Amino acid sequence: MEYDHITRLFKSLSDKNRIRILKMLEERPLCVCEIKSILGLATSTTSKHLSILKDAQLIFEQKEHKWVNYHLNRASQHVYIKAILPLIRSWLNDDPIILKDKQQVKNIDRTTLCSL
Amino acid sequence: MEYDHITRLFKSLSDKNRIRILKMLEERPLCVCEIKSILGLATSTTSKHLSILKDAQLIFEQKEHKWVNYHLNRASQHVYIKAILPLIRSWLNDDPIILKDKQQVKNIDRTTLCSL
DNA sequence: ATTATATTTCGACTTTAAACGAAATGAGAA
DNA sequence: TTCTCATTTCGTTTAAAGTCGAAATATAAT
Repeated sequence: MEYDHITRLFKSLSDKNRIRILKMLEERPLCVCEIKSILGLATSTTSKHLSILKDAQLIFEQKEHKWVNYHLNRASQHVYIKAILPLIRSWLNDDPIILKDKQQVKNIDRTTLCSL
Repeated sequence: MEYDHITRLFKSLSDKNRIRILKMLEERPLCVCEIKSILGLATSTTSKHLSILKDAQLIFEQKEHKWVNYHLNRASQHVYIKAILPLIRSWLNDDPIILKDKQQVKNIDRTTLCSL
C-alpha cells in the first residue's frame, strides 16, 4: 500500500527531536555523538531516531574514519522526499531552540566532544 | 514552541485512517457516520480521529440539521496547512483503497446509512 | 592481535496512541 | 417538554513509541 510510505514519512516527522535533527543537518552532516550531545539524549536513543529518519529516506549515512556521518537526503528523487525537505527547510528558521541547535552545530568539535 | 505545531500536524498525518479521511473529504464534506461506515471503525474512534485532524487545523466542522459536517480547510491562511494540503491532494490518487473510498463517498446516502 | 571508541542492538520500563462500548451531550422533531 | 438520534466524552484494554543502560558490533589505532 502506497500510503504506508506516506504515514511512515509523516510519523518520522512527528517527533520534536527528529525535527531538531533534520534542522541541524541543514547546517552540515553530523555524527551520532554530536547529535546526542546537542539533544541531551542517550546515544542509543539518538541512534534510534536516526534509523527512523533513514527508514523514511529523509537522511542517509556515510562512514568516515571512525564516525558515521548522517546527511540530509537532498538529492532524493522520491516524490515525497522532494516535496517535504524544502518545506522543512523553509520552516522553523526563527525558532529559538532551532537557532540555538544550529549555533551549537557550528561551535562543537567532534574530536573533543565524543571521547567522554 | 513553534515546532510543537509542526509535530502535531505531522502526527495527525501519521495514521492511515486519518489520511483516508482527508482523501475522502477531497470529494465533499462528510459527517461522522458516513466516514465511520466507510472506514469500518466505531463511531467514537472516528470522532476521535476527526478531533485530531481538527486540532491540527486540517479540517473544520459545520453543523447542519442533525449532522456535523467536516470540511477540508482549503482556505486556511496558516503557512503549514497551505503547504501540506496541496501535497496530500496530489498524492495517493491511484491508490486502490483511496479510489474505493472515494467511490463509496459518491454512492452513499447518509439518510439511509446513519439510522442503524 | 589487542585495545579503544563510535555506533547499533537488546531488554526493560514508561508514556502515548488507537480501539471499543457505554454513558453523556446537544440539537432537532414530535 | 419529551423523544430521537448524531456526535462526543469517558473508562478500559491493547499496541506502539520514546527512553535508558548494558551488551554486542565494527572499525581505527597501538
